Amino acid sequence: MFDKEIGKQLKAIYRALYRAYGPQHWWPGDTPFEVMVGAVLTQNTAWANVEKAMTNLKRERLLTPSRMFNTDPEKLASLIRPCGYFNIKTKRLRHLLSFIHILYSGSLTRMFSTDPGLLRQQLLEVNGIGPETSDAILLYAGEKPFFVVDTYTRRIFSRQGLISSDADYHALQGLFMDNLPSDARFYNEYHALIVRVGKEHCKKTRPLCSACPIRCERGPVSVLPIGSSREKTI
DNA sequence: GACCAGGCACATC
DNA sequence: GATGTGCATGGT
Repeated sequence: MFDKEIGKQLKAIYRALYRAYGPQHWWPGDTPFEVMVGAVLTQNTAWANVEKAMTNLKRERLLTPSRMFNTDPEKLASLIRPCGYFNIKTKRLRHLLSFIHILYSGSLTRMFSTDPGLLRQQLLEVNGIGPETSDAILLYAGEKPFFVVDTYTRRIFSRQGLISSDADYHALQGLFMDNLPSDARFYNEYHALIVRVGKEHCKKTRPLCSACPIRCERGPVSVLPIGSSREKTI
């Protein structure tokens, strides 16, 4: 539900992250299809390992829907091996590819011309595409305004006291989408910044992060202005 | 050697 | 509906 104060806090956190890190230029990928493949391969996996798999796929020139769809599954699995879960991810990629071919004749342009809410429902019906992967595809491949929620988002914003640590995906997504303007470029940058600060400061078992620009251990939205030692609450 | 990383589906209770 | 488990490689 819309809450002006929560909106202000979310914007203050965004500003603090952007001041600290600047633009993140997400998603790392040259084409919408590459972004979609990356979204599946990164499931519960460090991005560095996904890059190794993507390098293999590029070398074999398989980063188009039709070429990947026509590739022997065993070959595909061997190429994506470095990113882990390679058997299950091969199946998930093939489910996604079947979906694209059957419903959209293999055309991502056609796919992303569909009503975004409907497309989201369709993607969620694809086996292996859950809410985060679906929203990552919509936002980063399709430039549709869906906020992407991941483990860092839950960890950081529950530590900030803005949401319960056991809130479900849609409650977390609503925190952002109900209280911030619906803007794909803004959501893009915000999520990328969350991952950036998450990787650097918000480890699973880390309660101490004094250098973190949003300093979750201090509670809700207390940020330091750049170049000042004086604390300012926004 | 343990722990973790930009999830998801499925089994079981 | 809530909780537990399998999937797997590579970096720290």
